[in-house]
Amino acid sequence: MSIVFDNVFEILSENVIENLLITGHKSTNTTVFADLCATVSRVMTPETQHHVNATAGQFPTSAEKPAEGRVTINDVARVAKVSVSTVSKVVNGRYGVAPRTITRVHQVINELGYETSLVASSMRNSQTNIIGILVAEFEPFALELLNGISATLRGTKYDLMAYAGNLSPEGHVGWERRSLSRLGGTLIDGAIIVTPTVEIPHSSVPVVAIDPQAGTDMPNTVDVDNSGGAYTATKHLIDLGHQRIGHIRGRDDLNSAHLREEGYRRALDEAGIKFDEQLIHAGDYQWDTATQAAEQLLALPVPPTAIFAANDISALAALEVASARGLAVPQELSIIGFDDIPAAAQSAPALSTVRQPLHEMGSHAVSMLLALLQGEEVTEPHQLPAVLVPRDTTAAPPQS
Amino acid sequence: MSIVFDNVFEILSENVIENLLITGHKSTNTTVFADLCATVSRVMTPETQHHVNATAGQFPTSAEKPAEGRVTINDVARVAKVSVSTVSKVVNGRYGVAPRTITRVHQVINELGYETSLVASSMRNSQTNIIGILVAEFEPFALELLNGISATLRGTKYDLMAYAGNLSPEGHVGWERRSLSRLGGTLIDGAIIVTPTVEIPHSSVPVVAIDPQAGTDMPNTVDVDNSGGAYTATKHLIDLGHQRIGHIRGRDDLNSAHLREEGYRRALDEAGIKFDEQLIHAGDYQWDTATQAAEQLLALPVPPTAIFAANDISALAALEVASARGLAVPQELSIIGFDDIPAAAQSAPALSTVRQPLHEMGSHAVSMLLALLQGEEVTEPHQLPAVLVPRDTTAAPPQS
DNA sequence: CACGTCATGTCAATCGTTTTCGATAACGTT
DNA sequence: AACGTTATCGAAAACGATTGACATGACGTG
Repeated sequence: MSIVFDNVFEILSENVIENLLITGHKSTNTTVFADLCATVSRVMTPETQHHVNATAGQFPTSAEKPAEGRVTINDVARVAKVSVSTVSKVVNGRYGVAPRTITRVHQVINELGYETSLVASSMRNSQTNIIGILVAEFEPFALELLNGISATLRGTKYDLMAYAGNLSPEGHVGWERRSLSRLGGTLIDGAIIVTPTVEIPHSSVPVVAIDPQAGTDMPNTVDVDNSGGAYTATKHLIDLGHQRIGHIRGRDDLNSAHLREEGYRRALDEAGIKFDEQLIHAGDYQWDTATQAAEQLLALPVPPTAIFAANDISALAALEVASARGLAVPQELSIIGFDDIPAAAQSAPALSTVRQPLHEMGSHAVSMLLALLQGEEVTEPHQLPAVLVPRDTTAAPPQS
Repeated sequence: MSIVFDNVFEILSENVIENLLITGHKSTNTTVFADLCATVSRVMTPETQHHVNATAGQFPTSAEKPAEGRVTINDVARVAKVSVSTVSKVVNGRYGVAPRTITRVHQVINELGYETSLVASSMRNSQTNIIGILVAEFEPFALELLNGISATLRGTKYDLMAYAGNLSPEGHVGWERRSLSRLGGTLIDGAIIVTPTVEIPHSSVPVVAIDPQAGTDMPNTVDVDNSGGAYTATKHLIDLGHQRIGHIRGRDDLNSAHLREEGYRRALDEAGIKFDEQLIHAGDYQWDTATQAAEQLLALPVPPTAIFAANDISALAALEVASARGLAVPQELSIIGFDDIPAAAQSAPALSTVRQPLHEMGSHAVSMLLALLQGEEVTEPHQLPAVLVPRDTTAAPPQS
């Protein structure tokens, strides 16, 4: 009996049903239930619910303990007068529950505001329904990826856990490996790593890499077609009539830089333009280095009529150099970048570039990971095309 | 059998024999061997077998399924010949374990590569050690916050889970409420909400808000001193000698916009400059509206000599309007913004502004939440000062 | 010698959920 | 009437870690 009184739900339902029966209410189960629900809902308004919980628990001083006592599957079972197994079956849509019972349980679930505890079910199924995303740092590049990933994850059963590896005090080498070993197997079911610079360690969970910069042979990767994008950009300049096209390189230790240079050379090759070593200058995707490169390029005895910069930052730097030198863009010099960062659209003149479909890349990475999590094999890396975004910094070369 | 013995023996023999001896097993060699074999076979259950193999590094045959079978506390206990309770005590540094046992258990833990399952312990302690951050969308503003939050969280026991609420198909009203109810109490121990536009619902977990835009009376918030920052910006212009200072407002439904206008007015007041209604134009923090506002401002019979825009986007828009009108900045018109977004530093000329210390704000939010999680009371909202970043768009007004 | 103390470890219950397996009753079939 | 079939539901065992209560033995003390 004491157990009965331990719980308010029990008291309520017992009494209600008892009363109904005693008063000659020979009704079906559903009717009894309707009355029960009415009673319960009258008592279980948000204000009183709190009070009830607090009273049932240990702490009458409820000020500091705002919400002890989640509604568990047991509470639902008790109120609905079924076993927890049945409730679980209803929640998970398993076979073998009478329609009438299903609706009743659903009603109680709504009434009580029950939500399944991810922790408990994670433990039972030994999977957490969380996927992790590892970035070196939260920077603009990662931003749209996050949006894409987050949007694609919505509607699945998975949640997103974000890690920035670079900020660790131990320095930022091999953050991928460290984070992955800490998380894998205990906290996340799978991981997406953004711009890893080292080979991904094989971990205990599926991993897909976005824009990997190390070995080209990883199986599960998503990236933009760097070479093709560079080709597109260069081709765009060639189509406009340019013959002398300079290039500002990217960071030498990153794969993407090499691929972009390769695409640039391929476009020149294909157009039968002979390659001039002088027209390529080193850069590192950063503003200052690109500024120097642009200056050297424009100081050439026969300067290029167009510049393909390996990324937008470099292109914007080149743009500034040109305007400092009094060169009219695009009339006297065409400039095209790579990435389509937000600032590209707002420069004056607006920068022509090729766009990395970051949102889609994030989305694809999720799809790939989801497939992996279901045991499917993903064989080939996924490459998305870079699309040309012609704006105001590219035009036909000056007639000379 | 011999192969099994060879491999496993190297790993386990020391411990096992030591254990057998310690536990007073005064048996003959053969008996020791029998016991050893028994222990080994117990250890070599399907779950653990794989890991042992991996540790031995001899059998790449099963390399494709690395994830099966985590090492649990039971495995450790079995190998170390103690109970799971003892292992738990060792892991958590509880009192009551003999030094010798401690080292032994630690040795086994390293041997087996055991890591405690956050899921299981979360369930027992009914806390997950995960804090959630809710943003409407991953945008530049949230970026530095994320970095600050992530950096501060590192070194604590907490992990970061990120949610973008805005991308939901149901439209983006009240995402804060929905997300919070779904997560609170089941998945996260506390939450940080970025730029909530509605009153935060009291949830089952502690919540702190960054840059709240609704009611000003929320207890746990972190934001920049909007009013003070606007005051600083305006004062900067006044100190330079400006008397006729225009203002482009922010989004009318956001608190920050009003506070910034208030700071602007306060600075004028204090300097004894009479307030001119014509000099304030509506904006909404966006480019297009700000462009219109700037145009109207500059089309005035007596145009302002300086403009304080409620955010950097608006200021940059004003900058473009000015240059389109052939107005030299800062010689003929001074412009100052608010926020110090990355683009502000790269405009030409570089935009003067007041900086929101986003990194610090994120950091403070974490500290506050951590305090809340330990049951401490946080009484007053935390405001961080905005710092003046004078660059190239502000100067003394033209002599006229 | 009986007793208390202390150090060390083990037992068993617990958290909330899922799932297997068996129980029960209703029903149709010979 | 005896039997097999379904349909429906509940009891109980996991999942892995934590913890308070209890067991054991060694030791010192009155």
